[in-house]
Amino acid sequence: MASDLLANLNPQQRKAVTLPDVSSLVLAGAGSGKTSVLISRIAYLLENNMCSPGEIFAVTFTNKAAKEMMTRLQARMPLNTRAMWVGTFHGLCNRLLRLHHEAAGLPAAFAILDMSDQLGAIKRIMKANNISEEVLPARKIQNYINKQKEEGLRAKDIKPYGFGERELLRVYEIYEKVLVREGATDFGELILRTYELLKNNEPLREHYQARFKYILIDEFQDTNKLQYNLLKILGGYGRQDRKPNALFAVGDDDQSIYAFRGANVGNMKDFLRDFMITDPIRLEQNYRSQGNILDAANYLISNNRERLGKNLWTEAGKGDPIRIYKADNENEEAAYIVDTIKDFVRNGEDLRQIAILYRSNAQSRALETELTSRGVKYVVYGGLRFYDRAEIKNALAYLRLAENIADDSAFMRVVNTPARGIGAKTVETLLDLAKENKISLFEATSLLKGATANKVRVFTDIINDIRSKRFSLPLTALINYTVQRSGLQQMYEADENGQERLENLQELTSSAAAFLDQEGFKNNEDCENNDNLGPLTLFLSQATLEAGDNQAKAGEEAVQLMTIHASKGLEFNNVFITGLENGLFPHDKCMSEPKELQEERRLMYVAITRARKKLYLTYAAQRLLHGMSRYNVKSSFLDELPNTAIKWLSPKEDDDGLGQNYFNNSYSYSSKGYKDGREDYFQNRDSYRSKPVQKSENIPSWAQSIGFRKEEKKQVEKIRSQVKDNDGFNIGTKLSHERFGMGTIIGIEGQGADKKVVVKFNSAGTKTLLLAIAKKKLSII
DNA sequence: ATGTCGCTCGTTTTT
DNA sequence: CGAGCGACAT
Repeated sequence: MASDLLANLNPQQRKAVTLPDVSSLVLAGAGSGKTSVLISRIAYLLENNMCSPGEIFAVTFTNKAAKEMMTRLQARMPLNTRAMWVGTFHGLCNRLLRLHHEAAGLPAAFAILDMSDQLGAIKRIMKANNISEEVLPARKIQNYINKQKEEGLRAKDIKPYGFGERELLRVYEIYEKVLVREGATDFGELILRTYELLKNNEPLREHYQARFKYILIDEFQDTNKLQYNLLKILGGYGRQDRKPNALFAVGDDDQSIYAFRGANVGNMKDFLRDFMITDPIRLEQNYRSQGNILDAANYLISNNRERLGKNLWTEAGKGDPIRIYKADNENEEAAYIVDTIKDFVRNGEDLRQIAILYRSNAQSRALETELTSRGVKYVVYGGLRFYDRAEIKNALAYLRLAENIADDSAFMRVVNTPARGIGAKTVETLLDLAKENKISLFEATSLLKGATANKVRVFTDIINDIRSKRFSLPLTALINYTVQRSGLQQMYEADENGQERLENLQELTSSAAAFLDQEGFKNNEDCENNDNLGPLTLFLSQATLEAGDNQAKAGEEAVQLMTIHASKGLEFNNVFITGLENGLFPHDKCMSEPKELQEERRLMYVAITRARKKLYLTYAAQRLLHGMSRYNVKSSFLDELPNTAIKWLSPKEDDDGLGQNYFNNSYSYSSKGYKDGREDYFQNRDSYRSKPVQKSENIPSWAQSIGFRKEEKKQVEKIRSQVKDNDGFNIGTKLSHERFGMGTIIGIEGQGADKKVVVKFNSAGTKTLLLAIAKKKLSII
């Protein structure tokens, strides 16, 4: 059977899978069969009795990856899934902390704050301590706290630089205390607590070091410092008295695109050094993309420095060239893409095999508009996730509070939802009482007096009621009861737009049922298989840790739209990478720092390597962004692709004006082969050319021709103020109309007695008014 | 307590 | 341009 397992592997893959009991790094290029290797490795360990399932600890980056791993393993062999620890860092840390909550200093039912809960908690702290949001935005503090935790630093470990950081640190300190009092954790806290638990608790450390003989890490380039330290401690790194565990790290430094949220590519080099690994295994044979696509990816990424080094190759042919298309604007870019998609469809291609990728979410709009109007089905990944929906969070907040009355985040969320007459004033009193007496908001309610106390009692009665039923009712019934008893049901029934929310709440019950089934619960007492945790506790933490997938609806045939970040790990026959313009991709904010530019380049590398067969790169000379039209120069990444692999589909050789040649001397259409690049596309479709380019009227051309930013906006305002006429009605003038209310002038037509103003009213829509007539009904504000 | 107005800001994001 | 939020009015 072992030979069976290895039959389909290439020599490098086989080497990785069959490694003995040692630590190793597998540099797995895009499309090199990384997931298969990881799964085969586990199967190999088990089939050769190198360890039991209970001795495996496998970390992935997303829940999706963890699930896929389990599914594929189970398809291969019968498994005790519960014994094997497979999951995300956060999921596994949560599991460990629940098991040892006492040792970790947490209540059994500790809450997990998601990002918005965390932000809310910080805002609450700021208010209580008179820290103005204007001086120190809550988001900044949140960022700061999370960064520190990712580095493994508690407030007490930090020596602040200057006043600014001292203030940040002060909030961090209070935040730590508040979380302890609330019996709550956050995402960073799950990891940090686990790390500290193992570090400070010798028996536990010994136990887990002895237990997890094989530690496997997927997407190792995405780990942060704290996570790496956790892996080291779990693996018994640095111990002289016994052999350390085997860490099997799989990753690709060229696909590290999450530095902005703490991922530290440096971990890969540190890992080689720390574990004295001299020969990382390179998986360089690519089974996904055609030659030209791979050539382009290799050529582009070779511009990055400090790579561990790797060159993808394929046995497949060169395939189609990568096509580059320049559009006049974002609408035409979309039109070109949809045209091409229609061609694919005519040739029988599956819509699911077509992906449109972009750097930032805002870019999907123009694409969606075009796809809709031309009747092409599409799915956008990365919208609002299930557990992020307000109605779901509300229902869960009731349950959270029932489970842990100290959970102030949950309290704040639902104390007046649905509205029951508990306003800002009451909440403020409660916050004061809670702060004074160092108790939770829920406990503080007992200190209220008079009519307010009675109003609040309605709420606390609900919570107590749900709380009293949380062990006796099965989870699904408990959720239904909560939705009823809380008044959420009635609230959404009364709301004419509440239908969908009610359906989502129904769905919450179904998802709980599915969850129980998946976890193997038969009834509430049936906890032995689940580390003795109750279903509600498990369900609530999974709700936060798996905010819900953004997958396309199963079976639905649709073009796939997503950011490049979201596309990591996926593959498609046909890929469009859009918005290849300097400022957009690479993004403005990443162009000055070489480090950030390199991350942008890796992002481009990820995007390119998503494609199996056909790859289209598009950009628009003009793009409407933030309601402002701006001219763009094509992305410098386009200059980093090998001529042999690309084909320019440029409709015209010299239509750039100020654009390309002026700003980018390395650019030349002819050298990129415009002539042979003219495909039949342009013979049939000059219509795009004839479409008038919509220029933004109010901006001087000099300002349009360069990236149009805030500083320039001010100058434009100045110039405009010099040329406006003196009757006071100009573009931008705010006015009020007797009948139509408030509005802003967005256009001027005619002059003198014929002068008309186009006014966009705040509620009455846009109207064109003849000034001579309308004047008496108008007043300038 | 709730709704409306107007200002600001605008990469990527999983857990 | 448009989401989100805080200030202000009803």
